[in-house]
Formats: sequence, structure tokens, C-alpha cells
Amino acid sequence: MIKTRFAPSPTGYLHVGGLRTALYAYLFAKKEKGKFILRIEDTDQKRLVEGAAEKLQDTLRYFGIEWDEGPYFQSERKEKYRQYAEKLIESGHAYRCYCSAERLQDMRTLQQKNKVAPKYDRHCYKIPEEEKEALFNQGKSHVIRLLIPNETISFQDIVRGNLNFHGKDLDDQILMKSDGYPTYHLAVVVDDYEMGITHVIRGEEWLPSTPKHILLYRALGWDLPTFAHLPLLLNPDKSKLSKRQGDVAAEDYIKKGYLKEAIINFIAFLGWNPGSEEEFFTLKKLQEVFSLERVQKAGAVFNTDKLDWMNGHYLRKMHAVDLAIMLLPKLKKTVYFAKTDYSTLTDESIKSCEDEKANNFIKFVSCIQSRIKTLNEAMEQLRPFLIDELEYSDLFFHKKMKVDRAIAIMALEACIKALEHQKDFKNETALKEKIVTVIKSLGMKNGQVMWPLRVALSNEEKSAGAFELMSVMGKEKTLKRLKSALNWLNETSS
RNA sequence: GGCCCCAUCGUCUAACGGUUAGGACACCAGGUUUUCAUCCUGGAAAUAGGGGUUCGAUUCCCCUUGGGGUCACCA
Repeated sequence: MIKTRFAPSPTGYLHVGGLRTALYAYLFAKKEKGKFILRIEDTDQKRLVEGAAEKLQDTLRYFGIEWDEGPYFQSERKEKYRQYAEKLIESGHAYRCYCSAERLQDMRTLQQKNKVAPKYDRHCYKIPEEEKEALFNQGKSHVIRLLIPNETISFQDIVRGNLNFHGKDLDDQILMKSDGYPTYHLAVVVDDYEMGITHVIRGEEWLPSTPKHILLYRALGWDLPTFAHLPLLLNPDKSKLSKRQGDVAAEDYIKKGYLKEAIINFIAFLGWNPGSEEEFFTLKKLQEVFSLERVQKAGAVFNTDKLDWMNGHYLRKMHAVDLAIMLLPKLKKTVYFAKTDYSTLTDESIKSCEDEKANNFIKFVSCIQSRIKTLNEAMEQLRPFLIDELEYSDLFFHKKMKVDRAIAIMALEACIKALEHQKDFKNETALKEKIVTVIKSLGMKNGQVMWPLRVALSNEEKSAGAFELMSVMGKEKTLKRLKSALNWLNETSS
């Protein structure tokens, strides 16, 4: 049976690169009707972050990536690694090293000065047996190192094909640290073997250490799993995706108002494609079509332009009621929302379209639905519906549409005049007719009236349409807003 | 620096020896919506360079160049 795993170390948050690795490992397991397990690699006591393991699990679950087994914690399996390490010493594949950090540092400095690859000089391997025994009996603090044989190491990788390394280029890797914890290299091999992992799916940054793992499998007499090293996610400058150049935590994108469906869909396509021109895939559909053979070799720049577009698509496809329910808790966290008429809304009232308030709210949401790329944008565009006073800005002026202060003032004055005689504000068609007359009588272009009008009503670059806004707000509020916009235009002219 | 990996429009990618090198995002232009957005139509935009192999190379091989990863008692 196919079995994959995701094995993050709990250092704080789930990296988007990690999310993609987890996704691919999960999708592959599901596609092959196998199992996906979660293992927490917490062997570095110095880097442990409180609560990180729980957060990691929450985030994975949020995205719908559920594991069939685990989470296993490596810190709870210490004894196991120790036993295998001892076994490796007995079979001559590993040895104890008593070198101090200072000696190692000096050695490396010298090597770097001489421009040779920094590598352990096997000092402790070469010392006489009696001396080794004496050191051991003294109980001197030590590590256990893998004795790298001088031979070629070859293996197959699903995405990269046949790969060759040579032992002479490899360092005698530390397997057990002096604190009794294993290093990643020992722990990953032992666990992948004991947990029956058939496919090791991980990032390309692990490629250089894979030969060491192969050596361990061989020394322990175990069959090799299949390896698949995934291409890296990149910064715009093509370096490995890093915190420095943007948000890298999966939660950051949730916070920014991206839907999990969009994030999953987007990230699945960074390094993989289905071979067709279809591009919208749910997690479920991905489970049916994913294959490691179609994984890209080259790294992919994490460019969120496409994520924006994709998120907009998912947002537009949502039912307005669902979107409204999704937006409500976010609105409740803002400072202004509590002061509005809508502060008493609840999920239930929206869901059942209980009263006028709920219905209005849903209407607001559907007005802006086609104009938003993220939930955070939705919050911006909802403001003009909810609050009374807008704080205007130079948004009124639009070069391309030839709207300057004078034009805006003229347009708004005429609109106010025309609308003052309008009784029925519910009827958008009637409102439209009124404004058309205004445009004609002024002899202006459509945009020269429509732009300042919509800005006066919404104060947003993108927002619900002018007629939608007027009909939702009603006469009194519409005129009040237009007048205050006119005031602003007059007052700020100088 | 040693070792390793990679290389198609700005970005994500398709084309597993024969295509006018396709799609998507972003960008630009036009249309619909008498506005912004949505939506529709169109446009500009790529096989890093040089050698082979072949009747024919984006595709296979080699070299160069470029980029990246990795070389810890971190994962």
C-alpha cells in the first residue's frame, strides 16, 4: 500500500512551501488509495516553539488536508534512534566522535582558508582502539557519526530521474547529537522505514542529503522508498521563497482574505498541471487527477497576481448568503461596525434572511461581489453601505475620464438638483433616467458624471454601482452624501 | 569554492522529434454595463548561446552562460 507523509518541524507556522509539499504528498496518497501520515520532527530542542505543533495541525486541517495516522512525535521515539545508532556502530557503519566544537570550528576555518570542502577529518575514527575504549569508559560527551564509504551512490527520483553522488564529497554526517537526540538524517530514515513510508515526497533542498539517507538504508539492510524531490517555491528574484521578500506563512494568506479553496487550487498549480487546460480544481477533484509524473523540475515563482484572480473567481461563484456569513465575523472585529445598524446581525439571521436588516446586508454583499479579489477588499467596499460619514479624497479626479474639480462640482450639483425631485429611489431604472438627462443637459461624457457620482456615494475606487448604492441607501442618505461630497470639493479647492 | 539541480512569453505552464510554439495571470486596446468592477473580443509577449545526432529539433547528447539548492551536534 502506498504511504506518504508530511514531516514538518514545529518552528512556528506553516510555510506555503510546506503547505504545497503536504498537499502533494496528501494528493498522491489519496490518488493511489493509500495513506497519508503526519509526523512532527521535533528533535531540535533549541528551536522548539511552544504551541507550534498544534498550530501546524490546525492549519493543515483548515485547508482540508487530513492525515490518516499520527501525528507522531520524534521526541517521543528517542530510544529507538539510539538503538539503531548503536547497531550501526557495531556493524562498522558508524563511529563515536569526541571532538569539541572548538576543534571542529578550527578545522573548518582551516579548510575554508585552503579552499577545500569543509569535511570532518575523521580524527576520532582514526585513533587507536584502546584510546576509543578509554574515552568511552570515561563517559565523555560524544556524537555518533556515519562512516561514509568511498563509493558512488545512485538512486532514482520520480521527478528528476537518475541521480548520482559520490561518497568522497560527503561529510561523515552526525547521526546522534551529544544531547541524546538524533539528527534529522537518522530520524527520518528510521521513521520512514518503521512507518512504512513508500514514497518520500519533500522539497528539493533535501536532494544533497539524500545520498546519506540511501547509505543509511543500505547499512541497516532496508529497502529504499521511492523519492520525489519537489521544485522549490521562489521569490520574485528566483531565490528560495523567504520571509524577507513577502508573506510565507499560509496563515498570512488566510488573514489577507484569500479563500482556502483558492489557495489550494493556486498552490497545486505551482509545479504541477493536469495536462489539460482546465484550471479550477477542488481538493476533491485534485485527488482524482494528481500525479507525481506531471510535477515540474524547475522552481516556481510565488507570484500572487494569479492567486488574486483565482480568489476573485471563487468569491464570485459563492452564494451571496455564504459570503455574507463569511464576512460578518471579520466585520465584527472592526472598530466602526459596532456603531452601525447592522451590528446585531448574526449568522442565523443572515442564513434565514430573517428581517430587512439581514436582507439589506445580503444585498450589499451581492452588490460588491463581482468587484472584490479578497475578503479584505470586500470589507473596504462594504463600508459605504454601513457607515454615515465618508472621508473624501482626490479619488474624484480622474485624468483618463477627464474629471477635474470643476467638472465634478458641476456634475454633482446637477445630480443633486435632479434627484431632489425624484420620489421613488427604489426604482433603479427611474434613477438612471434622471441621471441620463443630467448628462445630456450638461453635455458631458458618461464618465464625467458617473465617476464623481459613484465616488461621492462610495468613496472607493471599486465599489457597487452608483444606482445600486442610491437605491439601497434611499433618498435622504443619498442626497446627504452627495451634498457632503460637494462641500468637500468646494472647501478643498484653493 | 566543492557537490548537486534547473533553464519555453514578465509570471504559472502546454507541446513526451514534424504545431502559424498553445493556454492562463498580469499588461495594452476595443465592446457590453451610460461609471469602477464583472463579462466578451482583439493585441503585444518565449524556446539563454554554441556545437552535434537527425530528412527534421523546444524536445536527444555535449559545451558555455545564467539561475538556484546544499555543504551545522537546524530541519
